[in-house]
Amino acid sequence: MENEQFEQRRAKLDELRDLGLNPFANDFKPAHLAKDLISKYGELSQEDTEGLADDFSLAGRVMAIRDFGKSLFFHIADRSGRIQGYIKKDVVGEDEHKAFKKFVDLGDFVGIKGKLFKTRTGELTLNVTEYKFLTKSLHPLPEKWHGLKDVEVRYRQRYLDLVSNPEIKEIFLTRSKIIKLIRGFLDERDFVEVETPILHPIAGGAAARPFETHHNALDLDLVLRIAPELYLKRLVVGGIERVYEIGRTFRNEGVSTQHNPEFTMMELYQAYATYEDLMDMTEELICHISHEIKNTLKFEYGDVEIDMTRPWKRMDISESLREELGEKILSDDKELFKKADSLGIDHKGIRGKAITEIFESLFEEKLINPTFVYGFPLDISPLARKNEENPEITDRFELYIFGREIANAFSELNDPVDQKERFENQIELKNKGEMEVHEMDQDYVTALEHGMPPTAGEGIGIDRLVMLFTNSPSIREVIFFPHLRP
RNA sequence: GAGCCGUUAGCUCAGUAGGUAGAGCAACUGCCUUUUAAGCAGUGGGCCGCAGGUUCGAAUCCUGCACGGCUCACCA
Repeated sequence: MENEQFEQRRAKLDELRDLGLNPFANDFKPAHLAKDLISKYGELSQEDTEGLADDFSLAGRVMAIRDFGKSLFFHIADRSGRIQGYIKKDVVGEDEHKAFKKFVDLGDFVGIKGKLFKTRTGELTLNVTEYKFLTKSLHPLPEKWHGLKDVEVRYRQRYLDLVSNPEIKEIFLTRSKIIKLIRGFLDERDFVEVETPILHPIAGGAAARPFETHHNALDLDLVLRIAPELYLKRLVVGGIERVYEIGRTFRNEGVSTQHNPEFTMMELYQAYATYEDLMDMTEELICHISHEIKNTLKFEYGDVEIDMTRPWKRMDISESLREELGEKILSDDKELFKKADSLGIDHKGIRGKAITEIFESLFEEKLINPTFVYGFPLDISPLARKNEENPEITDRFELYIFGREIANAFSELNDPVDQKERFENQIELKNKGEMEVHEMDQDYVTALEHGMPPTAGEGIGIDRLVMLFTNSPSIREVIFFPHLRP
């Protein structure tokens, strides 16, 4: 498999060992970071740098080398950024100079010590007095100018992507920051972060096909969770009145720019709150993130501007359909299903499904700025509280941004008798041919029978949120190792 | 799962009247003590994704397969 360059590096590694030098030494402690030195001393003049100490030390991966015979320049990258180093024969000595030229390749890790100075071109540079081989890289780095482009290699060998494409690293740092902001926001509001099981006996909390697995010792079929919902609400029953979980969720469905079989969801539950309270809190949370990440509420996603200025638009499904299609669409089932058929919707005679999907096909992609859609039909919302005025709909909303569903929330159904009936109705839908329905979870009903205080809950798709704030066109750009065929 | 597109050196890419491969970077050998996509001279490096087929001859045309991308369907 190995090529010429690999063999050359392999030979250098052996030669280093023969010389008594450890090519994988781990006894160098860098005291400084590239970025810190540049922000601290980058503006000094050449003269000012002369007064600085001579014991700066850094470690990192060699990203560029420019050899001038008796001296050479190189850049190393550490976790903070890049800084230039300078090796001069007169300074490090003839043998060390020669060894650096001979043994240090692009991609290797080195530790360097020395004195800072400004080059003629004004770049802060470490004039190396001592250096140390830290790790030999046996493969060459991707091309320095174009970086790594091959998407397959980028995903399969993400480390190469991170090394050679700094903007990719930024995306993931932003992802981490967003999750930290969410935690901070909720912690401040007295929410408790918890972990609930990923292995479930019943795929509950959503309507989706699960991954199936098996517990050998118990000889028990299990599924990977499709939502943490029912467990989090059991915790509300137990008195954890404000609770959230950020975690991986698994759905056995197609892969696309918007879907990965495992994705990250944040779910929260707040006792004594309604779905309307959660609309307000969602606005606050996402605007908070926008301020922190983007410094503004208006930013570009692709070539479209998104304006997050509050208050966000709220759209009633029935009202919107009535305005667009006339009164009969809701009063006359024949009219409704005819329209659904004409849009190619596979409604299976389920009213709620027809209504929701007609709405989505007509409006979804137009919902660029954040929009709360509410008024979801009862039969497709089996865990949501019935609306007090209109028993056909639930107190539920979905948040759309850039035509994508970002969040789903509702006032929770806490009436155990109603909940049981709803589960039973799901079985009817299944009989109509709907494959993805909520499964009966008697244990959850029992929990409700012990009393869950009035509660509102919400799930937010973290990956999609990160896509939005990092201007990423595909979910694969915000997941380190997206699902690919092995 | 369907349609369209892609797969050539370590990387980024060229390469069709079908005549067994090129550039830049990287590498190797030299020269060069303030460069930054350093420069100059020279050298090496390729089952052209895999397997068949057509042909005197295939990176190039045809078929199948693998992997990837985009669009569509379902969803968050």
